[in-house]
Amino acid sequence: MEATSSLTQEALGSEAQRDRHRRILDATIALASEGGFDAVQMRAVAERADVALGTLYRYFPSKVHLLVSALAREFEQSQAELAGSPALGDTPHARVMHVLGRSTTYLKQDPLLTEALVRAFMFADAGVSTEINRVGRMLTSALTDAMHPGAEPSEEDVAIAKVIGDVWLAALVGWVTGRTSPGDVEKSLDVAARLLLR
Amino acid sequence: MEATSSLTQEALGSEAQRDRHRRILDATIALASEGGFDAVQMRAVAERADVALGTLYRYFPSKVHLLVSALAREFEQSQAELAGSPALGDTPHARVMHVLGRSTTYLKQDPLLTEALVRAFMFADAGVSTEINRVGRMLTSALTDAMHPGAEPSEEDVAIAKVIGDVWLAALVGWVTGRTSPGDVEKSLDVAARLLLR
DNA sequence: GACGCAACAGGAACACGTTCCAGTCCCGCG
DNA sequence: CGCGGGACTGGAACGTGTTCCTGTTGCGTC
Repeated sequence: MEATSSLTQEALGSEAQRDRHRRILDATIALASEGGFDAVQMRAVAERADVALGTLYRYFPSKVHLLVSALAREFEQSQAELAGSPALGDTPHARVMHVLGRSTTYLKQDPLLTEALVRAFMFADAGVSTEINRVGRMLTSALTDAMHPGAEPSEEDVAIAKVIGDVWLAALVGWVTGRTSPGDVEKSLDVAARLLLR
Repeated sequence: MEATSSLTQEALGSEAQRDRHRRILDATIALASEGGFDAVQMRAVAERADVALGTLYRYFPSKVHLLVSALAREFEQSQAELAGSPALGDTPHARVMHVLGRSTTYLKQDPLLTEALVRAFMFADAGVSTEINRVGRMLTSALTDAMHPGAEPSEEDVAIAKVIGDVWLAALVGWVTGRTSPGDVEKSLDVAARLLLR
C-alpha cells in the first residue's frame, strides 16, 4: 500500500509539493476550527502554510475547492479511524443511529470547523463535484453497512441511506446557520430513521 | 383583511417606502432570473430599483437577507395562487407528488432564479431565520394538507413532511450546484415519498 | 411658511476572493 | 558547470459586498 494515502486524485510530484499540499490543508483546518468559514481567508491560509498566495491558488483554484478538499481529507481520516469499530445495536435503526451519533458528536466538538465545511459544501459548484460525490459515497456506504452489516446493500437500502443523508445535510445546514441546535440534528435524524427503517 | 399582504414582519410607514420596498424586490427577482446569484449585485439592484446603495442596505441588511426576502415573497405568491387548486390524486403519495411536482416545475422554468434563491437559503445565518422559518412552515403545511386534505395533521404527518422538505432542499442543492439534473430532483422526491408514505 | 429630523442620494473607502505579473529559486539535462 | 524551464515568491490590482460620510429632500409640527 502507499505510504501517504492519496490526498487528492492527482499525485503531486515532489516531496516538497506533497508537503506544501499538506501544510495548506492543515492551515485550512486550523483556521476553520478557530474562526469558521469567514476566518479561512486565502491570504491567512497562505501565510500560515508558508506559501505565496499565487501558490495557494495553484494548488486549489478557489476557497470552496480548498475547504471541500479539506473536508474530504478529514472525513476520510475519521472513516478510517472508525473502520475498526463496527456499528453497535440490535436493530438497523439502532446501528444507523450509532453511526450517525458518532459523526454528529465529532462535528459538535468543533462547531466552527463544521460551519466552514458545511458552508463550503453548500457553495460548491460542478467543479468540485468529484470531491463531493466522494464524501456522499462514503456516507451512504457507512449507512447501508450499518443497516445490514456485511451484506450487499439492496436498492432500497441505498435509497433509504440517501434520504437519511439528505436529512443530515438539511439538519446540518439548519444548525450551522444558527436556526437549530445540535441536539435538533440528532432528533431530526432519529425521527427520519424511525420513519424509514420500520 | 389588509390590502397589501405583509411583505415582511415590519410594516413600512409611507406609501413611497412600500413602493421602494417592492421595487427593490422586483429588481432582485429580475436580476436573479437573468443571471443567477452572481448577477444579483447590490449596486445593480440599487440602480435598477432606482434607490441609492445606502438605501438598499437600510431596507435589507445584506445580500442574503435581500434574496431570502425575495424568495419568501415569491413563495407566498405562488402558494396564494395555488390555494384554490387542491392537490389531485387518490393516495397521500400521489397528492404529495402532485404538490411537489407543481413546485418543481415552477422552479425548473427559472433555473437561474432558483439557483440564486437556493444559494441564499444556504448562506443565510441566524439573522434571517424568521423569513426562512416562514418558508419552511408554508411548505410543511402544504404537504400535510396534501397528505390528509382538510384534516388536522398528526405529529407523524408533520415529521414526514419535514423529512420530505429536507430531501427537497438537498436535491435542490445538488441541482443548483450542478451535480444532478432537475429530473433527479423529482426522482429523489418520489423515492422519499414512497418510502415515507407507506 | 419655517423648523427639525429622519430618510435618501451620491459616492468614497475598506475587506476579501481572485487574477496577474516580474523577479527568483530549484532541479534536471546537456 | 552552465542553461532552460517550470514552480514559487512578493506584491499590485480588480471586482463586489459592506460601511461610512456629507449634503439634500420630503414631511410632520408649530
